[in-house]
Amino acid sequence: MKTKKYADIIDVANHAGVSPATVSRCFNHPDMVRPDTRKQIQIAVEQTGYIRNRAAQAIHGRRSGTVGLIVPTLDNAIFSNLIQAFTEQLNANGFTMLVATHGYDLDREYKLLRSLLEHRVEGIGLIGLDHKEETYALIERRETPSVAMWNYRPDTRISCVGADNIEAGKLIAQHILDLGHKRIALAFPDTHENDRAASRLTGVLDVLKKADIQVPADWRLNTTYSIRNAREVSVDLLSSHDRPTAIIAGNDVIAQGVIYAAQSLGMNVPGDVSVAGIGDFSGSAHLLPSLTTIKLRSNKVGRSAALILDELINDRENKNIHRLDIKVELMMRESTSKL
Amino acid sequence: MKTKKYADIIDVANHAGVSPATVSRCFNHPDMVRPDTRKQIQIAVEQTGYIRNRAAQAIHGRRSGTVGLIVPTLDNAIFSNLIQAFTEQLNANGFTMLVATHGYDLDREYKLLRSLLEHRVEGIGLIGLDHKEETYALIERRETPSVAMWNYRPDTRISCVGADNIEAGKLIAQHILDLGHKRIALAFPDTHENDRAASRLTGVLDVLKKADIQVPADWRLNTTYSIRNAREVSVDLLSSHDRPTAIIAGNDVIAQGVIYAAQSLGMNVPGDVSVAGIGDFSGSAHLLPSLTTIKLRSNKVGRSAALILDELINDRENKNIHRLDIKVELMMRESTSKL
DNA sequence: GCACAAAATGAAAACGTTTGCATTACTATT
DNA sequence: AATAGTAATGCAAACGTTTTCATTTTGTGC
Repeated sequence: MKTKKYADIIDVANHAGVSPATVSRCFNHPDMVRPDTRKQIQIAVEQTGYIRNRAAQAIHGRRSGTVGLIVPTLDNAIFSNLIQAFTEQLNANGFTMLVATHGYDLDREYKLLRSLLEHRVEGIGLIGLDHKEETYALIERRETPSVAMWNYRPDTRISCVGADNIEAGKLIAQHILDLGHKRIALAFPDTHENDRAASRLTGVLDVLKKADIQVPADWRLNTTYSIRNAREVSVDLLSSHDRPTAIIAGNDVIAQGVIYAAQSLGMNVPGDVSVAGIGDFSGSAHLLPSLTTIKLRSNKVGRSAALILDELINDRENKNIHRLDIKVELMMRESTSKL
Repeated sequence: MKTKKYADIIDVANHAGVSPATVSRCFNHPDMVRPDTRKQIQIAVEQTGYIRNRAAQAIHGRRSGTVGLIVPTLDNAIFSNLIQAFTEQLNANGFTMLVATHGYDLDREYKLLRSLLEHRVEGIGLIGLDHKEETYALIERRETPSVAMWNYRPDTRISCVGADNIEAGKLIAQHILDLGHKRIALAFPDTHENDRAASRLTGVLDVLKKADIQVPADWRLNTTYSIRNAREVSVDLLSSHDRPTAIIAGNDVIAQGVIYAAQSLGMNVPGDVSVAGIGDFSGSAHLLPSLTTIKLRSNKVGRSAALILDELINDRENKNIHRLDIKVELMMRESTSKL
């Protein structure tokens, strides 16, 4: 006696009194099978509890129906919007997401890429443009449709959609300068293996330098992407008598931490110190004071990236690299003011 | 001429001068092949750029190496900790995550479950205990190792690990009572198809009822999980002259919105109104005022859930249902005070 | 009814692995 | 040097589908 665990396509075929080929067609090309046959098969499927095996169909070079997504972390407000938008759009296009996180470790990213390719994902989504040579090489060798999200640059090796983070940095720095600030501190995360943060910092420093403004070494705070750490590292700076009149943060979470640090010291934002972020996270508009920041439209980035990937997958002949620059925008709110 | 696209196991075998069987063993049971043969194969793999095909191995009933995770949304601070912890632990155990989101739509959840099963995931992670009968039935029929995260109950149909949300509700309500409050308002999300929120609300109402405290209908605010919405809906309540002395929020994000509403009206928290949350999100301890809330230890939930799932997968004979109650804990902080 | 085209179905090969069994190559023991 | 025992390898079947090609069924116009 056979001790098979679950129904396969043959069981369904027998049940419905047709051949396996017909059952297969019923799933993949329904218009090729007569409506009443289809109904028979449908009944057989329900009776047997059949669930088709994607692995077995993927083996024929057919679509695996999955797309891989590799992100630094899920732990954070930073990417959640982006990921959600990306996932939703891809779901809408019939894909399932295979997600992996590397914790800002690019060696691990490469391994994850390999693992996703083993699963024969049809496309890959990545965050940022900083990747190992091996990573790029593997993508190119396998000609895997890929899109890098978050960062735009005109000269990338793979398709990208995102904001120009240098521009974002420039924009917020210029805003602070326009308000008349000269004593400016920065609160940024580690920029190692994090090109988004690096680009922003570059943009900021670029503008400040052009305006002949120096940022002393001890005014360049280093923090993780957490309210807690950002708050901790800025308390010292703010309680010093020789303190800045404005602080530019690497993102909105950091900015929020800085604001709390100031407020906990009894300072008024923006009266005593202006604080600006980058990102315009959900909620940033409704903080107290509402946060001046740079809007990055991560929803749009995620959605567009998914659409581009879908296109790349469905037209594999076309090897064009798509690049989409999602414009950044200054959101002037209450946390910054004239000097 | 063959126009094959990528190297398969046979190409590697030829390259290395061995049989495909040996190559296969080299991947799956390395100790069964001689070290020098292994080296030859290793070289051949690199030269041919071979990446093995999980689909083809999954077909043999072997491990697919994937685990499915179905969550309501990724868009939110609520689950990000949990998901990150769950993902990390499973990665550590050699699995890749297949993630899908249903946007709080349980019909869609069922469809996603089917789709994940088509991919032959070895286990399933779900959020909460509210699921369609079909969903439970399918899991049981296929005997798919599954674990529900976030909510603990002693009588569940599948394994679960999480907090007792009723207890969480009770705890925070009791705290508010202990502080002497009698005029208490609630700010909760829609509890439809959301058993976490429903349980919390149940716990809160239970304790209030026992203390003979009524919550007028217009003091039961309904809001989404967003700072913005929470802030909007609470402004009216707080600006009324007949206002509560304390507000219990369904989670920390909502609480934050309520606090901002109060502060934007010039009120002091907790001086004029006490505000409490549930969840103890990262950052909640560092808000201003720091938020009194119920700690749910989502990291631990995620990690434990992953471990349980791993166990369930590796010992499929054992059909026990694991249930883990992660104790909740009151975090008394600055946002609440004696009446 | 008949011839013919078109539509629906079936038979069997193929996909890229793994694995049970058979075979060959080593190692150690006498 | 022969033998037994073990370790390493190869052969071929199997896994659950899809797909090509051939065959049968259905429908159409006379």
